[in-house]
Amino acid sequence: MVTYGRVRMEDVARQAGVSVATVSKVVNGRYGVSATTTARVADVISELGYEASLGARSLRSTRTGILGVLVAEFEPFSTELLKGVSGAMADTDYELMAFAGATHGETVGWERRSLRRLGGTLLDGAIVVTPTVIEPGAAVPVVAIDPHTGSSDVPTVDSDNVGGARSAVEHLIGLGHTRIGMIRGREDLESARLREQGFRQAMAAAGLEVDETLLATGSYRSESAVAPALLLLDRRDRPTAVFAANDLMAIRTVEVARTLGLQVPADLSVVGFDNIPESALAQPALTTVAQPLREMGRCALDLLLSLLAGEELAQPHVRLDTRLVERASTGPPAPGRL
Amino acid sequence: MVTYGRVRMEDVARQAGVSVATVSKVVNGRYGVSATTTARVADVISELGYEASLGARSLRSTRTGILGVLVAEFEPFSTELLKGVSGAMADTDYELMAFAGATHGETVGWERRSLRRLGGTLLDGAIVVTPTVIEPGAAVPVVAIDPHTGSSDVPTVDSDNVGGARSAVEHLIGLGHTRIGMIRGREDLESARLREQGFRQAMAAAGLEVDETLLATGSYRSESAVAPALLLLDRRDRPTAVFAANDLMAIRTVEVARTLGLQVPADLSVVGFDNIPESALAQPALTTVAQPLREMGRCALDLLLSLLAGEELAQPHVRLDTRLVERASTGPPAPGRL
DNA sequence: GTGAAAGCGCTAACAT
DNA sequence: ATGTTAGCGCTTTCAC
Repeated sequence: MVTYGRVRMEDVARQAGVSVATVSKVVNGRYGVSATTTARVADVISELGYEASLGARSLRSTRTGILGVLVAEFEPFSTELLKGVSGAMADTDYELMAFAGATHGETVGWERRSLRRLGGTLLDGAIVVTPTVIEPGAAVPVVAIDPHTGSSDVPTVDSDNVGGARSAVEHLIGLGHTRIGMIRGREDLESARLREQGFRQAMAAAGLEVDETLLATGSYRSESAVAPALLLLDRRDRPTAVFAANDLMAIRTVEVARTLGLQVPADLSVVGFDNIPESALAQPALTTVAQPLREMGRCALDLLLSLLAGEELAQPHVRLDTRLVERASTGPPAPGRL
Repeated sequence: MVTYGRVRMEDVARQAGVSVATVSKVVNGRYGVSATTTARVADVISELGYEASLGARSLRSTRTGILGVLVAEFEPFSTELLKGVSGAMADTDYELMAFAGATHGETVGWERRSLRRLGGTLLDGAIVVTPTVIEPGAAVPVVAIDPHTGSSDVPTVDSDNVGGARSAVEHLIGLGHTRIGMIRGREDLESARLREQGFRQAMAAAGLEVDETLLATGSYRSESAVAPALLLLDRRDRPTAVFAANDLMAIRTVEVARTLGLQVPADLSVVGFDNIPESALAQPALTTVAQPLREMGRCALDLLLSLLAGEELAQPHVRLDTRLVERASTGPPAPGRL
């Protein structure tokens, strides 16, 4: 007969006829409890279905065995990373908790808040995805994925943003585009800065001048692409191609183009960045720069585990390669508009 | 000057020259603190960057403002649901935590464990994804997505599994297949049972006999499809089409087929279930039955919010529609094998 | 080998 | 308006 509801250690203790201290020792496998008592307590524990409250336990003991992935919200980018971390977690002693910190519209500082609320007590370590502020010295080891601009001693994982962006724009140029716009990403993120840099490098290498009025800024969020896309596309001398700093904005740009009566890729080519699974589902399927998102998650976990093991990191900044994935959202510019 | 590291309420109290009780009142917006004191404490809080520890707070107060999504692991199915929940979360007062409970290989009972560890203290309520056991009466309100077989008073969200499966098999039959195999899902889940039922209904409706040796069982996990797929495909009288109970297994089945030298869909048609984003990325793109995963997540949250608001649920079991998505993994059977 | 007692950081009565 | 006090459920000395 299993009893449900909140079962406390005290309930187990009473039923087993021992003190809570003894139950605690059994639960945590400490020495100094007779085999008989251990067995009896274990029996009561499974009979009552007891599990120690994480909140209470975390308050008292330093180690909780839980690692956190701190994200602003659960969207395609962060969940891909999460899949990577989760998959790599199986080989470890840790468990995984993911926390969405920007649910109330905080666009900045959510990860600091999350880190302070969870770090030190609930979490033994954390992976922070696209942090908004530089946070030197948290209460627990931290690794950042797609970090904030500016130097910091936090170990990071990212991908070759410059090279990736360059390959995207080179692809457009190779198709014959010369009038190319860009929708930039969240200004505080290193990745956004680097993707713009790659864009400029590719243009320069091809001897093309960048029309600064063809650059607009979003925040990586889907809705944030609407205004910039309209800005770029709702004008007579619109570009024949747009490089959006991430897939979510690229997909939204295609939708905006459609509302403007533009066909993609006939009237407008669009390239994204990330290769979230949704990019393949988009209509038309999105040409994009693939980041190895799951591998980035795995990598971040490896770094964190090293940190937790007290090891010196050989490579505190890991950068992974990107790869252009050509799908259906890009093509040669319309002859008349070349 | 911001100080990092673990800042406790006591530190704030000392620096502001008040007691911790007063700080607590300020933090929680309780009445009975003068405007001057409130301002001074608030200043110190932001100066020190104080955030209350979730562990400590949850121990004392009943409400934490945090809802949990409890999953076995973060894979495409659960993360889609997570996206749905996360998106709907913005309109609420709650924050979202996701917890992977089966990281140490527990295939059964992980959600009971998670619920006991987190429920009652850390979480105000929880959404449990594909639970393995029936859990009447947890410490907090609970909603299940894709529930366990067997009646239970836990409110649930699922989709039209029977109808979806039927449409998948009807699609195969419509293409001319008569020898159709199935890889079933996790036996303890209602959805697996219902999908098999849909399979049988469609076969019966078409006057086709089900060859029981063409039914094998997986667990919804990708690897679990390898043995069943080999069982079905590595024989002379193999089926010309296979309906896999979910996309992960369907995609793996295509891979197994390929290792056997079979072309999909020329030699073998494969249909999945779920329409996880990965199904569109598969080679060939997978024909599948779409569940409205994000909407299911939203729905589950709605139910949970009603429960938390103490409302009586008009609809404790929500069932959403499915839809067949025809892609490239299905086609007519090879003429010679009809 | 076992239990009593202190305390983790916080909240909530209850005094003052 | 503020502080004192008593826990929340657990772990951890330290007595016995």
